[in-house]
Amino acid sequence: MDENSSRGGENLLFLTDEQLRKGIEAMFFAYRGFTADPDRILATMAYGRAHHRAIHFINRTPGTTVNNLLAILGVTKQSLNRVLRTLIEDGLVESKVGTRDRRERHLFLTADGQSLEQRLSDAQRSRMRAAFRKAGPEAVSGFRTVLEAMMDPELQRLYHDEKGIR
Amino acid sequence: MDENSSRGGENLLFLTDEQLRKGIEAMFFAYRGFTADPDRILATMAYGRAHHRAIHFINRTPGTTVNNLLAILGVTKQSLNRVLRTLIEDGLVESKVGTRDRRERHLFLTADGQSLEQRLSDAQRSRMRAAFRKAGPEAVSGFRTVLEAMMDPELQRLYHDEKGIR
DNA sequence: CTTGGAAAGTCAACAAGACTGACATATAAT
DNA sequence: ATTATATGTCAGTCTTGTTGACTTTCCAAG
Repeated sequence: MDENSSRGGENLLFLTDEQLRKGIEAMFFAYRGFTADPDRILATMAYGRAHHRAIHFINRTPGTTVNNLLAILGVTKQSLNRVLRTLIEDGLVESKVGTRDRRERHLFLTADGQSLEQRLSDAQRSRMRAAFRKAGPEAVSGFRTVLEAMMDPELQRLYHDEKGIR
Repeated sequence: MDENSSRGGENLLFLTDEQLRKGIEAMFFAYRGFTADPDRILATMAYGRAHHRAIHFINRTPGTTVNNLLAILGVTKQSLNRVLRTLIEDGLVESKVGTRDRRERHLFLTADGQSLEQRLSDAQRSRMRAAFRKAGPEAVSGFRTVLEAMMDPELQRLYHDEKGIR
Protein backbone atom coordinates (compact mmCIF):
# COMPACT_ATOMS: atom_id res chain seq x y z
CA MET A 1 0.00 0.00 0.00
CA ASP A 2 1.73 3.09 -1.18
CA GLU A 3 -0.81 5.69 -0.31
CA ASN A 4 2.23 7.53 0.98
CA SER A 5 4.58 6.63 -1.81
CA SER A 6 7.62 8.81 -1.67
CA ARG A 7 7.56 10.30 -5.12
CA GLY A 8 10.80 12.18 -5.44
CA GLY A 9 11.92 11.34 -1.90
CA GLU A 10 9.91 12.85 0.91
CA ASN A 11 6.31 13.08 -0.19
CA LEU A 12 4.60 11.68 2.87
CA LEU A 13 1.21 13.09 1.89
CA PHE A 14 -0.79 13.66 5.04
CA LEU A 15 1.77 12.10 7.35
CA THR A 16 4.14 15.00 7.78
CA ASP A 17 5.44 15.69 11.25
CA GLU A 18 3.32 18.81 11.17
CA GLN A 19 0.17 16.82 10.50
CA LEU A 20 1.07 14.38 13.22
CA ARG A 21 1.72 17.22 15.66
CA LYS A 22 -1.69 18.57 14.79
CA GLY A 23 -3.22 15.19 15.53
CA ILE A 24 -1.39 15.02 18.85
CA GLU A 25 -2.64 18.43 19.91
CA ALA A 26 -6.14 17.57 18.74
CA MET A 27 -6.11 14.62 21.13
CA PHE A 28 -4.82 16.78 23.95
CA PHE A 29 -7.33 19.60 23.56
CA ALA A 30 -10.27 17.34 22.75
CA TYR A 31 -9.68 15.16 25.79
CA ARG A 32 -9.92 18.27 27.93
CA GLY A 33 -13.33 19.01 26.45
CA PHE A 34 -14.32 15.39 26.73
CA THR A 35 -13.82 15.33 30.51
CA ALA A 36 -14.77 18.93 31.29
CA ASP A 37 -18.52 18.47 31.80
CA PRO A 38 -18.52 15.45 34.10
CA ASP A 39 -15.56 16.97 35.97
CA ARG A 40 -17.65 20.02 36.77
CA ILE A 41 -20.37 17.83 38.25
CA LEU A 42 -17.91 15.68 40.17
CA ALA A 43 -16.17 18.71 41.64
CA THR A 44 -19.35 19.55 43.55
CA MET A 45 -19.11 16.26 45.44
CA ALA A 46 -16.29 14.25 46.96
CA TYR A 47 -15.68 12.32 43.75
CA GLY A 48 -13.23 12.55 40.89
CA ARG A 49 -12.61 11.09 37.48
CA ALA A 50 -11.66 7.73 38.93
CA HIS A 51 -15.13 7.39 40.45
CA HIS A 52 -16.70 8.32 37.14
CA ARG A 53 -14.75 5.66 35.30
CA ALA A 54 -15.70 2.97 37.79
CA ILE A 55 -19.35 3.99 37.65
CA HIS A 56 -19.33 4.05 33.87
CA PHE A 57 -17.99 0.55 33.43
CA ILE A 58 -20.10 -0.97 36.21
CA ASN A 59 -23.11 0.52 34.48
CA ARG A 60 -21.97 -0.79 31.10
CA THR A 61 -21.42 -4.26 32.47
CA PRO A 62 -23.54 -4.91 35.56
CA GLY A 63 -22.22 -7.78 37.62
CA THR A 64 -18.67 -7.32 36.39
CA THR A 65 -16.00 -8.51 38.79
CA VAL A 66 -13.27 -6.45 40.40
CA ASN A 67 -10.70 -8.21 38.26
CA ASN A 68 -12.56 -7.36 35.06
CA LEU A 69 -12.68 -3.74 36.13
CA LEU A 70 -8.96 -3.75 36.92
CA ALA A 71 -8.15 -4.93 33.42
CA ILE A 72 -10.37 -2.29 31.86
CA LEU A 73 -9.26 0.64 33.99
CA GLY A 74 -5.59 -0.30 34.08
CA VAL A 75 -4.91 0.67 37.68
CA THR A 76 -3.80 -1.27 40.74
CA LYS A 77 -6.35 -3.04 42.89
CA GLN A 78 -5.39 -0.81 45.82
CA SER A 79 -6.22 2.26 43.82
CA LEU A 80 -9.49 0.84 42.54
CA ASN A 81 -10.34 -0.49 45.97
CA ARG A 82 -10.16 2.95 47.52
CA VAL A 83 -12.62 4.24 44.92
CA LEU A 84 -14.96 1.25 45.20
CA ARG A 85 -14.97 1.42 48.98
CA THR A 86 -16.24 4.99 49.01
CA LEU A 87 -18.83 4.23 46.34
CA ILE A 88 -20.06 1.23 48.32
CA GLU A 89 -20.08 3.16 51.60
CA ASP A 90 -22.07 5.93 49.95
CA GLY A 91 -24.57 3.44 48.63
CA LEU A 92 -23.91 3.97 44.94
CA VAL A 93 -22.43 0.56 44.25
CA GLU A 94 -23.37 -2.84 45.56
CA SER A 95 -20.90 -5.69 45.85
CA LYS A 96 -22.32 -9.20 45.75
CA VAL A 97 -20.40 -12.37 46.49
CA GLY A 98 -20.25 -14.61 43.44
CA THR A 99 -22.41 -17.71 43.38
CA ARG A 100 -20.28 -19.83 41.08
CA ASP A 101 -17.02 -18.58 42.57
CA ARG A 102 -17.58 -17.11 45.97
CA ARG A 103 -14.20 -15.37 45.98
CA GLU A 104 -15.37 -13.01 43.30
CA ARG A 105 -17.34 -9.87 43.97
CA HIS A 106 -19.91 -8.84 41.40
CA LEU A 107 -20.52 -5.12 41.17
CA PHE A 108 -23.81 -3.37 40.50
CA LEU A 109 -25.05 0.20 40.59
CA THR A 110 -27.78 0.97 43.10
CA ALA A 111 -30.64 3.28 42.15
CA ASP A 112 -28.59 6.20 43.46
CA GLY A 113 -25.58 5.01 41.50
CA GLN A 114 -27.63 4.79 38.32
CA SER A 115 -28.93 8.26 38.91
CA LEU A 116 -25.44 9.71 39.22
CA GLU A 117 -24.32 7.73 36.19
CA GLN A 118 -27.14 9.29 34.23
CA ARG A 119 -26.19 12.81 35.25
CA LEU A 120 -22.55 12.26 34.34
CA SER A 121 -23.06 10.48 31.06
CA ASP A 122 -25.81 12.85 29.98
CA ALA A 123 -23.31 15.68 30.28
CA GLN A 124 -20.66 13.76 28.40
CA ARG A 125 -23.01 12.41 25.77
CA SER A 126 -24.52 15.77 24.99
CA ARG A 127 -21.13 17.20 24.11
CA MET A 128 -20.31 14.19 22.01
CA ARG A 129 -23.71 14.29 20.34
CA ALA A 130 -23.15 17.92 19.41
CA ALA A 131 -19.69 17.13 18.05
CA PHE A 132 -21.01 14.13 16.08
CA ARG A 133 -23.88 16.18 14.64
CA LYS A 134 -21.59 18.97 13.62
CA ALA A 135 -19.01 16.65 12.09
CA GLY A 136 -21.38 14.31 10.26
CA PRO A 137 -21.53 10.51 9.91
CA GLU A 138 -18.49 10.22 7.65
CA ALA A 139 -16.29 12.05 10.12
CA VAL A 140 -17.64 10.01 13.03
CA SER A 141 -16.73 6.82 11.26
CA GLY A 142 -13.20 8.10 10.68
CA PHE A 143 -12.96 9.26 14.28
CA ARG A 144 -13.79 5.79 15.54
CA THR A 145 -11.44 4.12 13.07
CA VAL A 146 -8.42 6.22 14.02
CA LEU A 147 -9.05 5.99 17.76
CA GLU A 148 -9.32 2.24 17.54
CA ALA A 149 -6.06 2.03 15.62
CA MET A 150 -4.40 4.10 18.33
CA MET A 151 -5.31 1.71 21.18
CA ASP A 152 -3.06 -0.99 22.51
CA PRO A 153 -4.20 -4.33 21.07
CA GLU A 154 -5.29 -5.54 24.48
CA LEU A 155 -7.48 -2.48 24.97
CA GLN A 156 -8.82 -2.88 21.45
CA ARG A 157 -10.22 -6.20 22.56
CA LEU A 158 -11.79 -4.74 25.68
CA TYR A 159 -13.24 -1.98 23.53
CA HIS A 160 -15.01 -4.50 21.30
CA ASP A 161 -16.09 -6.77 24.12
CA GLU A 162 -19.72 -5.81 24.11
CA LYS A 163 -20.47 -6.80 27.63
CA GLY A 164 -16.99 -7.26 28.99
CA ILE A 165 -17.63 -10.71 30.43
CA ARG A 166 -15.60 -13.55 29.07
CA MET B 1 -31.61 -2.40 18.16
CA ASP B 2 -33.54 0.25 16.30
CA GLU B 3 -30.50 2.37 15.71
CA ASN B 4 -31.87 4.94 13.35
CA SER B 5 -35.53 4.90 14.23
CA SER B 6 -37.06 8.27 14.88
CA ARG B 7 -39.10 7.85 18.00
CA GLY B 8 -41.84 10.43 18.12
CA GLY B 9 -40.31 12.84 15.66
CA GLU B 10 -36.73 13.35 16.68
CA ASN B 11 -34.62 12.05 13.87
CA LEU B 12 -31.55 10.96 15.79
CA LEU B 13 -29.91 9.31 12.80
CA PHE B 14 -26.79 7.49 13.97
CA LEU B 15 -26.72 9.18 17.34
CA THR B 16 -28.11 6.46 19.58
CA ASP B 17 -26.92 6.33 23.18
CA GLU B 18 -25.14 3.14 22.27
CA GLN B 19 -23.16 4.87 19.53
CA LEU B 20 -22.32 7.73 21.85
CA ARG B 21 -21.20 5.32 24.57
CA LYS B 22 -18.95 3.67 22.03
CA GLY B 23 -17.46 7.04 21.16
CA ILE B 24 -16.89 7.82 24.83
CA GLU B 25 -15.08 4.55 25.42
CA ALA B 26 -13.07 5.01 22.23
CA MET B 27 -11.79 8.29 23.64
CA PHE B 28 -10.96 6.69 26.95
CA PHE B 29 -9.07 3.70 25.56
CA ALA B 30 -7.36 5.64 22.79
CA TYR B 31 -6.09 8.30 25.16
CA ARG B 32 -4.41 5.56 27.16
CA GLY B 33 -2.60 4.42 24.05
CA PHE B 34 -1.84 7.99 23.09
CA THR B 35 0.07 8.65 26.32
CA ALA B 36 1.51 5.18 26.88
CA ASP B 37 4.74 5.50 24.90
CA PRO B 38 5.99 8.85 26.22
CA ASP B 39 4.90 7.80 29.71
CA ARG B 40 7.19 4.80 29.52
CA ILE B 41 10.13 7.05 28.64
CA LEU B 42 9.25 9.59 31.31
CA ALA B 43 8.95 6.92 33.98
CA THR B 44 12.68 6.22 33.63
CA MET B 45 13.47 9.79 34.73
CA ALA B 46 12.09 12.18 37.31
CA TYR B 47 9.52 13.62 34.90
CA GLY B 48 5.85 13.06 34.24
CA ARG B 49 3.16 13.99 31.79
CA ALA B 50 3.11 17.57 32.99
CA HIS B 51 6.74 18.01 31.95
CA HIS B 52 6.01 16.47 28.57
CA ARG B 53 3.17 18.91 27.93
CA ALA B 54 5.30 21.91 28.85
CA ILE B 55 8.16 20.71 26.67
CA HIS B 56 5.82 20.04 23.77
CA PHE B 57 4.31 23.50 23.71
CA ILE B 58 7.58 25.32 24.33
CA ASN B 59 8.97 23.44 21.36
CA ARG B 60 5.95 24.25 19.26
CA THR B 61 6.15 27.93 20.14
CA PRO B 62 9.69 28.92 21.11
CA GLY B 63 9.77 32.14 23.08
CA THR B 64 6.25 31.69 24.40
CA THR B 65 5.55 33.36 27.73
CA VAL B 66 4.49 31.76 30.99
CA ASN B 67 1.03 33.29 30.62
CA ASN B 68 0.61 31.84 27.13
CA LEU B 69 1.56 28.44 28.43
CA LEU B 70 -0.88 28.75 31.31
CA ALA B 71 -3.72 29.43 28.89
CA ILE B 72 -2.78 26.48 26.70
CA LEU B 73 -2.23 23.96 29.47
CA GLY B 74 -5.14 25.07 31.61
CA VAL B 75 -3.42 24.68 34.96
CA THR B 76 -2.57 27.09 37.75
CA LYS B 77 0.66 29.06 37.71
CA GLN B 78 1.78 27.27 40.86
CA SER B 79 1.39 23.94 39.17
CA LEU B 80 3.16 25.04 36.00
CA ASN B 81 5.87 26.78 37.97
CA ARG B 82 6.83 23.62 39.77
CA VAL B 83 7.33 21.90 36.43
CA LEU B 84 9.17 24.79 34.79
CA ARG B 85 11.48 25.19 37.76
CA THR B 86 12.73 21.63 37.52
CA LEU B 87 13.10 21.85 33.75
CA ILE B 88 15.12 25.07 34.06
CA GLU B 89 17.25 23.67 36.90
CA ASP B 90 17.95 20.59 34.83
CA GLY B 91 18.99 22.71 31.87
CA LEU B 92 16.23 21.61 29.50
CA VAL B 93 14.45 24.96 29.35
CA GLU B 94 15.83 28.46 29.26
CA SER B 95 13.91 31.46 30.57
CA LYS B 96 14.79 34.84 29.10
CA VAL B 97 13.56 38.18 30.38
CA GLY B 98 11.43 39.94 27.77
CA THR B 99 12.91 42.87 25.89
CA ARG B 100 9.70 44.70 25.13
CA ASP B 101 8.16 43.90 28.51
CA ARG B 102 10.71 42.93 31.10
CA ARG B 103 8.09 41.38 33.35
CA GLU B 104 7.60 38.57 30.88
CA ARG B 105 9.73 35.44 30.68
CA HIS B 106 10.20 33.90 27.27
CA LEU B 107 10.74 30.16 27.27
CA PHE B 108 13.02 28.16 25.00
CA LEU B 109 14.24 24.59 24.86
CA THR B 110 17.97 24.10 25.23
CA ALA B 111 19.77 21.52 23.10
CA ASP B 112 19.13 18.95 25.83
CA GLY B 113 15.49 20.00 25.97
CA GLN B 114 15.13 19.58 22.24
CA SER B 115 16.73 16.19 22.41
CA LEU B 116 14.26 14.98 25.04
CA GLU B 117 11.40 16.52 23.06
CA GLN B 118 12.50 14.50 20.06
CA ARG B 119 12.59 11.26 21.99
CA LEU B 120 9.14 11.84 23.44
CA SER B 121 7.44 13.05 20.30
CA ASP B 122 9.06 10.39 18.15
CA ALA B 123 7.44 7.79 20.36
CA GLN B 124 4.08 9.51 20.24
CA ARG B 125 4.25 10.30 16.54
CA SER B 126 5.17 6.78 15.54
CA ARG B 127 2.02 5.43 17.16
CA MET B 128 -0.08 8.11 15.57
CA ARG B 129 1.58 7.57 12.21
CA ALA B 130 0.77 3.87 12.40
CA ALA B 131 -2.82 4.63 13.34
CA PHE B 132 -3.16 7.19 10.54
CA ARG B 133 -1.66 4.81 7.98
CA LYS B 134 -3.94 2.01 9.02
CA ALA B 135 -7.03 4.17 9.04
CA GLY B 136 -6.40 6.09 5.82
CA PRO B 137 -6.71 9.76 4.87
CA GLU B 138 -10.52 9.87 4.92
CA ALA B 139 -10.63 8.56 8.48
CA VAL B 140 -7.89 10.95 9.58
CA SER B 141 -9.85 13.87 8.28
CA GLY B 142 -12.94 12.72 10.18
CA PHE B 143 -10.87 12.12 13.30
CA ARG B 144 -9.63 15.71 13.25
CA THR B 145 -13.08 17.11 12.49
CA VAL B 146 -14.77 15.34 15.40
CA LEU B 147 -12.01 16.12 17.89
CA GLU B 148 -12.12 19.77 16.97
CA ALA B 149 -15.87 19.86 17.43
CA MET B 150 -15.43 18.34 20.87
CA MET B 151 -13.09 21.07 22.13
CA ASP B 152 -14.20 24.08 24.13
CA PRO B 153 -14.39 27.09 21.79
CA GLU B 154 -11.49 28.75 23.59
CA LEU B 155 -9.30 25.69 23.11
CA GLN B 156 -10.42 25.45 19.50
CA ARG B 157 -8.83 28.83 18.98
CA LEU B 158 -5.59 27.81 20.68
CA TYR B 159 -5.60 24.67 18.56
CA HIS B 160 -5.70 26.70 15.36
CA ASP B 161 -3.28 29.35 16.52
CA GLU B 162 -0.36 28.17 14.47
CA LYS B 163 2.34 29.67 16.57
CA GLY B 164 0.42 30.52 19.69
CA ILE B 165 1.61 34.11 19.90
CA ARG B 166 -0.95 36.82 19.52
C1' DC C 1 -8.24 -34.03 53.44
C1' DT C 2 -4.59 -31.19 53.04
C1' DT C 3 -2.31 -27.75 50.85
C1' DG C 4 -1.05 -24.50 47.18
C1' DG C 5 -2.42 -20.63 44.98
C1' DA C 6 -5.85 -17.35 43.13
C1' DA C 7 -9.17 -13.61 44.28
C1' DA C 8 -10.21 -10.08 47.12
C1' DG C 9 -9.53 -6.90 50.68
C1' DT C 10 -6.71 -4.09 54.08
C1' DC C 11 -3.09 -1.13 56.02
C1' DA C 12 0.71 1.89 55.49
C1' DA C 13 3.73 4.89 53.19
C1' DC C 14 4.67 7.67 49.46
C1' DA C 15 4.70 10.68 45.02
C1' DA C 16 2.89 13.31 41.09
C1' DG C 17 0.20 16.75 39.95
C1' DA C 18 -3.64 19.24 40.43
C1' DC C 19 -5.89 22.86 43.62
C1' DT C 20 -6.49 27.35 46.87
C1' DG C 21 -4.80 31.24 49.33
C1' DA C 22 -1.47 34.49 50.70
C1' DC C 23 2.34 37.13 49.74
C1' DA C 24 6.75 39.17 47.29
C1' DT C 25 9.01 41.44 43.53
C1' DA C 26 9.72 43.76 39.33
C1' DT C 27 7.85 46.33 35.82
C1' DA C 28 4.43 48.74 33.05
C1' DA C 29 0.67 51.74 32.54
C1' DT C 30 -2.21 55.43 34.09
C1' DA D 1 2.45 58.08 42.96
C1' DT D 2 -0.78 54.64 42.38
C1' DT D 3 -2.63 50.76 40.26
C1' DA D 4 -2.39 46.76 37.41
C1' DT D 5 0.17 42.93 35.40
C1' DA D 6 3.55 39.04 35.07
C1' DT D 7 5.93 36.08 37.51
C1' DG D 8 7.62 33.49 41.39
C1' DT D 9 7.21 31.27 45.92
C1' DC D 10 5.55 29.19 50.39
C1' DA D 11 2.25 26.36 52.66
C1' DG D 12 -1.42 23.26 52.82
C1' DT D 13 -4.98 20.14 50.73
C1' DC D 14 -7.03 16.70 47.52
C1' DT D 15 -7.33 12.97 44.15
C1' DT D 16 -5.29 9.37 42.20
C1' DG D 17 -1.82 6.77 41.25
C1' DT D 18 2.24 3.74 43.06
C1' DT D 19 4.79 -0.36 46.08
C1' DG D 20 5.03 -3.62 49.63
C1' DA D 21 3.36 -6.59 53.19
C1' DC D 22 -0.21 -9.09 55.05
C1' DT D 23 -4.83 -11.54 55.85
C1' DT D 24 -8.99 -13.96 54.66
C1' DT D 25 -11.58 -16.77 51.78
C1' DC D 26 -12.08 -20.55 49.03
C1' DC D 27 -11.38 -23.43 44.74
C1' DA D 28 -8.94 -27.23 43.03
C1' DA D 29 -5.17 -30.50 42.56
C1' DG D 30 -2.51 -33.71 44.91
